[in-house]
Amino acid sequence: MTLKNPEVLPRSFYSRDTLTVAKELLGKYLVRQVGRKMVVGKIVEVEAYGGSDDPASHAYRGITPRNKLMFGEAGHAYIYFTYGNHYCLNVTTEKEGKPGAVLIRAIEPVKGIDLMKKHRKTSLENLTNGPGKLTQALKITKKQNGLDLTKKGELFICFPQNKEKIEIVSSRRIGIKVGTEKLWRFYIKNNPFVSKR
DNA sequence: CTCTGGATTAGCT
DNA sequence: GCTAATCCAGAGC
Repeated sequence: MTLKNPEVLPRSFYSRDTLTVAKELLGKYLVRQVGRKMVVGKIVEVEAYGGSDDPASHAYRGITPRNKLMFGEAGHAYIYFTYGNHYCLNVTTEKEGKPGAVLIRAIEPVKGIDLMKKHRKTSLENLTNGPGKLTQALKITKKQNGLDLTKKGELFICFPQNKEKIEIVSSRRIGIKVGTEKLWRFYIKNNPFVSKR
C-alpha cells in the first residue's frame, strides 16, 4: 500500500473471534483524516473485551444504549468517555448479535507527528502510548463513535506497507478490577510506544 | 431521580 | 506513590 492508496481491512477481518482480531490488529495502520490532514499510527498495543464471559467488559450485563455497538456489525468504532476526562477507541468484532471489541491502547506515530504534537503538547514518546493519549493525538471524540472503519473516511484501519515480522506478548489487562486473570492484552515486544505500567 | 465509580492521565509529594 | 480532574452510564430505588 501507499498512504495515498491504502488497502483497508475488510469487514471479514473484524467479524471473527475477538482474540484473533486483537492479535492481528497489531502492526496495522490506524488512519485519521481531518480535512486534508492525515495522521497515521501503527497499532502496537490492544486489549480484547468479550460479552457475558468477561466481567470486565461493558457488554457483560447485556445490551445497553452505550454498549450496543459491541453487539452490532463488526468493524465499527466504539468510543466511550471515561473518568470524566478521556475517550477510548475500540473496534467492534464478532458476528452481529455477539458482543466483542478490541481496545486500541497504543500506537506508534507514523505520519502527521507535527499535528499530534499540536494536539498533545508533549514529547514524541508520550504522544500515543496510552488509550486516552492516542485519542487526543488523533482528535477522536464521541463524534466518531459508530464510524465504519472499513470505509476510507475520517477514520479507518489499513494494512501496513512493509510486512515486518512482529513478536507478540500477551499479559493481563490494565486498569480493571475484575477479569484480571485473562491474558487478553497484546502488544508488540520491545516497541517503545507500548504504554507504561 | 439519585448516586457511584470507572477499559486514564498528569502533576505533585 | 497518590490523587484531582470532571462526566456520564448504569444500577438501584
